[in-house]
Amino acid sequence: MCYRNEMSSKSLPSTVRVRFAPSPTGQIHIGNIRAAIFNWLFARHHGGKFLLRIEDTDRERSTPEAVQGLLDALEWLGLDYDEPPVYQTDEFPRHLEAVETLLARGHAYRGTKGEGGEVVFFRMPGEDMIFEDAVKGRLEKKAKDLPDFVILRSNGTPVFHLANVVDDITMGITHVIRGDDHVENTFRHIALFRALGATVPHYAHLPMIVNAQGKPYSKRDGAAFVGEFREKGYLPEALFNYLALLGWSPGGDREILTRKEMIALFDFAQVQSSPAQMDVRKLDWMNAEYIRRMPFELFVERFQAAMEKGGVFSDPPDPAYLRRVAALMQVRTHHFPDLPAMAGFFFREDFAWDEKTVRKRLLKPGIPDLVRKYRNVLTTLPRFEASFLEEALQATANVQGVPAADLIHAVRVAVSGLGVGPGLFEMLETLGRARVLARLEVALQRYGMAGEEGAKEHGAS
RNA sequence: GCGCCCAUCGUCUAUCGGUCAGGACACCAGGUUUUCAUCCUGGUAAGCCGGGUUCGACUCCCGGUGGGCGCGCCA
Repeated sequence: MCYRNEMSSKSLPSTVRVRFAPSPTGQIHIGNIRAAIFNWLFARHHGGKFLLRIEDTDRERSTPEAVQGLLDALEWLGLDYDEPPVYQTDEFPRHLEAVETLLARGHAYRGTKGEGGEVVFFRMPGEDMIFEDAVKGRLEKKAKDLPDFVILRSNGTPVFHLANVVDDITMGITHVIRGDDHVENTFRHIALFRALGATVPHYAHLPMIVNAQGKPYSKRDGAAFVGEFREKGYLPEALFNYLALLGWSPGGDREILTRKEMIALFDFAQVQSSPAQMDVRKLDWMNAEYIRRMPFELFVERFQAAMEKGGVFSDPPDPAYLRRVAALMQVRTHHFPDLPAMAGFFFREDFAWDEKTVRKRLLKPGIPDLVRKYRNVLTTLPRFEASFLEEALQATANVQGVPAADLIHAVRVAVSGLGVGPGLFEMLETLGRARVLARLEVALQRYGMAGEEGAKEHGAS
């Protein structure tokens, strides 16, 4: 037997029907969600249907929370399905019906195995089998390696293979796209489709996602569940893009693609058949890239949300001020959850002092004095704008014969508590004269007296 | 143990018998930014090993090695 697979064809009829069939027994693993992404991309590419089947027959481990988590994850990633989800437990009668059919046609027989009671076995055709996998190519198996197997347990419930195939028939699935770990099962599934008189679907088995040791990627290797990436502040678009490219190459030298582009380019001919290693650093780069390319208005929204989540605001922020700060932060944001620590000082006076930077930049001979002089100049600066602020600073430093950089760094830490951040002058302009003057005063009070050698212990309290 | 599958820079990959083996991430160096980030330049870095086939192999074949998956009354 041989079943040709035409999944790489560019011109499939618009009757393509694929499904994502997870078991709701916990959080959704990224390997799993990638299978969903590939199914979705394939369906959208061919104008077909992407369906969802929840394989909740494992009553012990399936929970309503897990089902909800699953639906949330799909929504978050924008993996919309075209028909109401099918719950496998609802299909139970059909499974039993199929068993009867197989029994009646002689494709199945009753028997016993091990200690248990009577079960129903499926009778394999007893011949060598071959099928064409869209990513792995021609796969074959000798008849002797394809033994009969149980399809109905002694307690009367169907096993995975039977339920899976029956549901695929019921749902009219034309292409089965799933994880590599199901490759060997495919021979059994094909035999079942045949025995039930159904059309055998096309198959595509996706390579696994592995860790640095080449072992299946798990929680021990870092974030492994969709929910974790979401909590860590990754954008769904970035995770989607990264996962789509893990094992698939859109051709050319493309890395960042819109969904539309991915849909247009998706093809199993370009899917790798060897395992892919998860590289969080590239995901991080991609996430930052998506943040940089994000429309400013959207960034402002997300920025505000992240700051709120970090408990930064004591009062609702002034919209205009918020936007000005956001404009300074967008290009240097890698993860939204980092923002409260990076930009919290823009919104509250009780920001943390990075003592190491304070010692390095502020607690040096003559520097507090210099900061004091600059502060005095600022009180009368005609316009509190970047260019004026810079000119004034240069002048102040020059007069004292000190490198401007020394004063810049000192002022930065004095007004923000940090050693890094946006350009100093635009930062000062954004903060505004009142805040800057007040903060410089506070810093001088706090650290100013420790400006001379031997007085450092006063500083870091 | 048996069976099936896989193998290009550290990582993701391009290549589909003839390329200086290309790109991206990461890393290193330089420039811009007086910080960080961004941005721009440049650089280091790969065909698992051994046989064939061929005028010519990363590409095809065989063997080896390494790795993965499967072999449930789990899914």
